[in-house]
Amino acid sequence: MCAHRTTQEQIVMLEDKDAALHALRHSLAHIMAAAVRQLRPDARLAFGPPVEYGFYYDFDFGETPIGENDLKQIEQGMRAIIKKREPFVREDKPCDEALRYLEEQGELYKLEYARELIEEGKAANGTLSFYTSGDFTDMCEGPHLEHTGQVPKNCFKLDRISGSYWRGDEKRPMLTRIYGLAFASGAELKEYLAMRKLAMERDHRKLGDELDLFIQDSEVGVGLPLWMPNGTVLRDELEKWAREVEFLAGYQRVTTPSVTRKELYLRSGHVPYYEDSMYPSMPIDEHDEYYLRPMCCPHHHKIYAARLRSYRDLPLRLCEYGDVFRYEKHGSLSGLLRVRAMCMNDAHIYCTPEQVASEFRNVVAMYQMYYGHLRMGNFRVRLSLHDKNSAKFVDRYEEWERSESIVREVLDGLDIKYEEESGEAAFYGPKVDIQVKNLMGREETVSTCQLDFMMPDRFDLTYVDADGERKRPFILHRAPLSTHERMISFLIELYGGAFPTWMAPVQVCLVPVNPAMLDYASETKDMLHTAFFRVEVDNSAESFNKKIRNAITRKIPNIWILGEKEKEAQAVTWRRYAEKEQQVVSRHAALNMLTTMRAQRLMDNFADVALPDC
RNA sequence: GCCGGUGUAGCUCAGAUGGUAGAGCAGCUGACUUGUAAUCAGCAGGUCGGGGGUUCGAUUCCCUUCGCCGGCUCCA
Repeated sequence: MCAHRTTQEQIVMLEDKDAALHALRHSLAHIMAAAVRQLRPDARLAFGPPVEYGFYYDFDFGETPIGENDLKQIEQGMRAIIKKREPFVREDKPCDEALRYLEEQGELYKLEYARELIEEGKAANGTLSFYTSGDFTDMCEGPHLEHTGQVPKNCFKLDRISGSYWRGDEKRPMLTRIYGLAFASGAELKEYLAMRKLAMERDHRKLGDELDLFIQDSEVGVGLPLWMPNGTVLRDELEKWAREVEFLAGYQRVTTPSVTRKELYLRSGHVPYYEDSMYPSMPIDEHDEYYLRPMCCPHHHKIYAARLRSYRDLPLRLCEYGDVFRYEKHGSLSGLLRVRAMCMNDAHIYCTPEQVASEFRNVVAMYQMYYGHLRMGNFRVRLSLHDKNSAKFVDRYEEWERSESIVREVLDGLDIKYEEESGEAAFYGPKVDIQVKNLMGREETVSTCQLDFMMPDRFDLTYVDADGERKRPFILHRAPLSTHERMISFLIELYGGAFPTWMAPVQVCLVPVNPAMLDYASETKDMLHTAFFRVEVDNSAESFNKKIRNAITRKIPNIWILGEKEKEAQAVTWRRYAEKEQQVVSRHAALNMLTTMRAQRLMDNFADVALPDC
């Protein structure tokens, strides 16, 4: 009875291109499940939704898992089903019949889900929908194509196999997930595959190795990167920038240690709330235990608490690029993106309740300045809230509600677009997170700003107000430049390893046209070096062409070519990495230009940025 | 931590149904002295990730362990 209506709905929806793609991917997931069933009749079905670049389906293969070698055969099975032009027939089964059917089929996962849908009253008209194509039936809300023959030629490809927990819960069974790529046409699939291949060239792990930025060594330990001289330049430049920005914004720098007694973390609540993410404790002097710190906050709170604070001292802004250590799960580590030792652009702002909103605004403005300058345009803002059903969060319901509404109001007041997500907060308070996707499409939090209502109590932080009363300050935790590790991993990929002059490990490469020019080159080098520029002369025995090629391969932002003409005119021929067009500039002017570029932190790694006039 | 894949010279890769391995680039040496993306020649480089087992013999088969890759979980 409903098949008719559904077909009409589908036709309406198919007019929308996105909906059509959605239906295509949905149908391919169904077709894949059918093909998998032909190969492995015992496979149990779990979820199989469309996703950003295609679809996946989760299966339970019991004792005999499948591997990537099986994908070809499954793909062949799918093609055969597509060739048969099997119609997708919808049937709405009454709930009790649906449950009985799933139980008979032994579809335990689907059965669990069906029960849940019914309990939550999501079974429309007391029925659950099933789709059948050929001899394969699946409980599914649709919509699907009209028949399998509507799948465009070569529009899909089975991509990879991975594991996934049933309902995303690590305590429940591990299923096998098969990912497929699917697009509206074969051409679009090809385009995506080409794009993905190109993107791999910018992978920060690959570039990090090629450009000598960082290494990892299994004897040192996983997730513990070693920064090479070139990578350390990037860190230093970001830190230098942060120091200037923070100085102007009224922050004060502090320095605190990386290890600390357990007592501190009992007070802060890191033990037990955060203990799973910490390196195990070290026994010291028989009765004492120390931890590597996972965060700097408790140390900063102690600095606040060490002196009597007046309302006149607030807001007090303490900052530190601090090393922190977190015991991330082995399998989640990835290049610089997820590590176990990291250095964070940390700061804590202690302020009165009246100051919270304006301090929050200032922090957000700082983010916007950094992101705008670095041209990190592709992010979303997430308001991360607690989840009262989770034990991960401190159990103080009213304060959660209150602080969450403060943050929400600030964001609304700033007219910032954001998405709320529960269960993403810090254990001690709500956060505003800046979420960025890397080349591989993996989304991570880069920057975060948190409102803390709990630590002031735990650390008994107070200030004396104008009325002589002791009151609780609020705390903002913020890290706009993230950790060096994560920020630099994103920047490497965003810039394809080509950094602006102010950050670049080697800022200028001097290429003499012939050995007779070595003197002029070395004199020029001294001039730049004395002015604190990172400069190299290529005095190798290579050909001129090879020297140019080498400098370009290393993505050095500026090549200065020195020949007879240049020496005669006391000039250089300036070739930028970002732009082929080159210019002849007097050596004196060139130095001034470089100095300006450094001072302004010019983003000359982009072709639309011109060299300054000097 | 869990699931799947993978591991050959510094890097990118080739190769042998079990008889101890090659190429390009990089490195070193020499020649060439160069005006905008690879000059030529020679040399040197690997207990084929580690350990154990089967075998006359293993890098190749089996077990185990470590690293790496993609996911899941988790998070800056």
